[in-house]
Amino acid sequence: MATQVVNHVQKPAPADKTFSDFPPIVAEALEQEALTTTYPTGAVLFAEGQAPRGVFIVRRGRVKLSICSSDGRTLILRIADPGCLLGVAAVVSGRNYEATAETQEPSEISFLRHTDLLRLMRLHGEFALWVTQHISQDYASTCREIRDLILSDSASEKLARLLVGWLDQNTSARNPSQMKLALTHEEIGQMIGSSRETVSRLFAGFKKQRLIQQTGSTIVIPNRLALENLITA
Amino acid sequence: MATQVVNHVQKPAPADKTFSDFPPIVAEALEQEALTTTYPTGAVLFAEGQAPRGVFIVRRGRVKLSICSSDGRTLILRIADPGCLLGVAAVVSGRNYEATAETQEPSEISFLRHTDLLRLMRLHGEFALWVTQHISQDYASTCREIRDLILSDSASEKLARLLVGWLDQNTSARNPSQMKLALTHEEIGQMIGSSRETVSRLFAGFKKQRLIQQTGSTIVIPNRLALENLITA
DNA sequence: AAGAAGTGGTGATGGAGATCACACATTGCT
DNA sequence: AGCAATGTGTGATCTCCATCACCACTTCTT
Repeated sequence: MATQVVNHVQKPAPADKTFSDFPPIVAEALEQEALTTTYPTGAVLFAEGQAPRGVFIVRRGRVKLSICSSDGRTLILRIADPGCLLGVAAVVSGRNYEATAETQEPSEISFLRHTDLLRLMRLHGEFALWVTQHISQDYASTCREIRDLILSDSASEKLARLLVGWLDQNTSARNPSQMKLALTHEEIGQMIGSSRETVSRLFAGFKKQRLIQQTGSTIVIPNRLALENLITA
Repeated sequence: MATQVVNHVQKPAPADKTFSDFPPIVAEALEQEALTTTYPTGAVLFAEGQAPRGVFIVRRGRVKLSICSSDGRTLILRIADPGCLLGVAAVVSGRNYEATAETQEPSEISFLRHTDLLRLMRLHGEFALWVTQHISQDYASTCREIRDLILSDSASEKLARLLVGWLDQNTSARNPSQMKLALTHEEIGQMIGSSRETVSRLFAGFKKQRLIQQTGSTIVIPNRLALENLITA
């Protein structure tokens, strides 16, 4: 499905010191110009409203992207995995960062100054195309996010969507119906735009309906279809 | 504010047959490769879920971008003005169109096949950069949309946001506190994620509070600050 | 002129979920 | 251990808005 125009995109990157997981031109450019640093948990790469300094490339770890309302409520846009490019939109359009990026765990992040990014893009169309692909994916995922959030009024539907989405990402390993829950109920609430208590109640309900099983931070979804039925509703 | 990296962006384009309102390289490329057509009101340029055929450039008129939920409810992402580039994310990432584009009035639209777009991007970094700028703006505006919609639960706050936003766009002419209302209540509801009746009631309330005045399709906002106070709430 | 189709006002009702207020569990720190 | 900090479960209440149900008004169509 969905013909891939260029390959090499979004493959979980091995945390080597080179950028060999990217297209040749891109890798070469990045090796020369990018600066790689290790951050602890909770480090803020950039904050909503700041003037753009450059773009960040996640090499290892996970980064939380969120936006904030005036009254302090938070919405988590997504969790960025290795291979993700952060802050491009701000750099390219010259507007301030539209979200806040914060590490969720110790992470290795490469940085590319905004002047360097623009220069490289002008110089190599291939490089520019690569950048555009990344931001296109961000755009698409944001569109899906908006659709899921607004067009499904029941909170249970949103949670079901989130869980199924996670299941797809974690094609990991032998047990495809199992995954680790790395977020708190509070954070899940911030992802689906509802309160912490509602998330608690929803999980309780799901367990009662045998839609999920939970032991510690491990979640098992014995019957994926049942969950998906909640969505069409 | 917000340093503009390249100029020439988003200036309302005069509907000439050339692309002289764009950067030279872009204009030249488009003049050779793009196909310009006139569409009536209600024409669908592309629909959510279709495989990408190419990108559309709005030369004249207005185009509604919307997404749809399974149960038929609609959310209007935004109304695209002349100068806007539509469908880039889909073409570049190779995914299906993530929204539906429909003309709101008779419009003149240029079309560029997806292979041509990619070729031009690879060839000219400057062209690619121009494309990326457009999609970056789309991304930013979508982020703002999502924030406004989710993080303000009261519908009145959302409507106030929408009205103030429109006021900013219509820096038009002598009377900055006045504008034409080109959408129905139904459509406004689809922009702020609420029902038609709620929009009606909100407008009635706003009039009662002297926040807006309305004669025909013309809206006057005598006291912009009062409206903005609804937002922080 | 007379429908027909689209739009706009407004009441009544119900339900989903936010919020407040706790008690309990889990983790980490010294 | 033992205490603090953080995360989780659950009841009671209350508010906002979707929904249903009509009526009025305006364009179009024929």
